[in-house]
Amino acid sequence: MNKGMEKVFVGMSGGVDSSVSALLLLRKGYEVEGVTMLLTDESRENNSAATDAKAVADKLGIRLHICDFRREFYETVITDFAKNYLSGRTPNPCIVCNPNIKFGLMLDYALENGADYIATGHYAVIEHSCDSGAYLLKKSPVSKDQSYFLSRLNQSQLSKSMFPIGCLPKEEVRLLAQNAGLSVAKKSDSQEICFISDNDYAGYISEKFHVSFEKGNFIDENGALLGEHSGIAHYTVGQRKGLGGGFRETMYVKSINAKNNTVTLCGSQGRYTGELTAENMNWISGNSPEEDFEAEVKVRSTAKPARARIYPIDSQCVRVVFDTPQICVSPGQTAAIYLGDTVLGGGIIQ
RNA sequence: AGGGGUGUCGCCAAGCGGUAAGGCAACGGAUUUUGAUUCCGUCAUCCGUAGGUUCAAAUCCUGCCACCCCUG
Repeated sequence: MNKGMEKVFVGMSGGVDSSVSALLLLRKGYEVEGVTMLLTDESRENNSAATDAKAVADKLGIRLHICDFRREFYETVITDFAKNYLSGRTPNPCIVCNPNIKFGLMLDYALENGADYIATGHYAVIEHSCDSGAYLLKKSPVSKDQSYFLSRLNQSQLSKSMFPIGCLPKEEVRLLAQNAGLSVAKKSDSQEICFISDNDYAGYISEKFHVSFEKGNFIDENGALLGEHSGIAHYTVGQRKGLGGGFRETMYVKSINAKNNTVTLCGSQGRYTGELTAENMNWISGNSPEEDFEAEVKVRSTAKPARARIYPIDSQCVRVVFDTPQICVSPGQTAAIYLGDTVLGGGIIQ
């Protein structure tokens, strides 16, 4: 065994991205082991994840660790998820999972078991800045960029992490998998919430937390009654589908008031918001800004970064004023702040 | 009771003699490592009902039914 060889634990979900990440690290000469996390009892994560990951690990000839984080995942990610929906907000479980589970528990586990780094199949780039000594999180140059989901990581997490496929186009990743004879080469991309198999998140919350949703009123911006809603947890700001219809124009959710159990609806023009407040900010550099500055802000993972001015209120909180109003800004989602390609950090939209 | 009005898909609504627009909803699919958004596709053999006129009616005529308004 080469004592100077650096050891990397790769988080292996059983998908193409993490599998190819492991493959590339092996080719670069790292000592590689895989880690598959058990996160829930019944999700499809576990159904195919463990077996697919095992098949890939065997094919690559690496050891696979199985980490049972079900209790912690439930206590952090799922509980937060339910709590948000029940209070009329829209949670973003991936953003919670990354710093706490993948780059939290899994990183700890890896370091405790002799790893120097962990790696994941995210499309993003980590750079080490020689002059400042800081680790920079940057956008992936490819369209799959997932830096948004990583905007709550910190220096110590980034310093121990690698994204081997961060700059590769998806097609190339699949090709690499295929050429290496990996069975998951053509496995479809994961989407939707990993712990809810049928995408019925409201039903999931209702069942898991033994709550029944209280019906309430749809109202317009003047407070006039428009109809009945089936419980605030079913809605998210900007939502169009599932409102029951019968309106003269397309209606969208403008806001959700948990206290009154009302959902306010608006027409298509009412969806734009000129500014927002983000709390619980994570600044990747570890230093929060003192003065206001120009930047770009992503209000959701699939949004184009929008030009805005950032006004720090305190180290945990900023006001973001957009150059042009943004559509469907939803409380509970993350606002990720970018300066060029660099992710400065992210906070939770209020 | 008398006078007026209206009845077209779950909702809104065009059509005014030539063989059922459109919008909303719903459903299906694409996109998306969150929720949404967006995109594409499907969606009334039939126009309150029963007759009549016509080569041809949702569209004209008649009866009936329902709802709305006004007057007493």
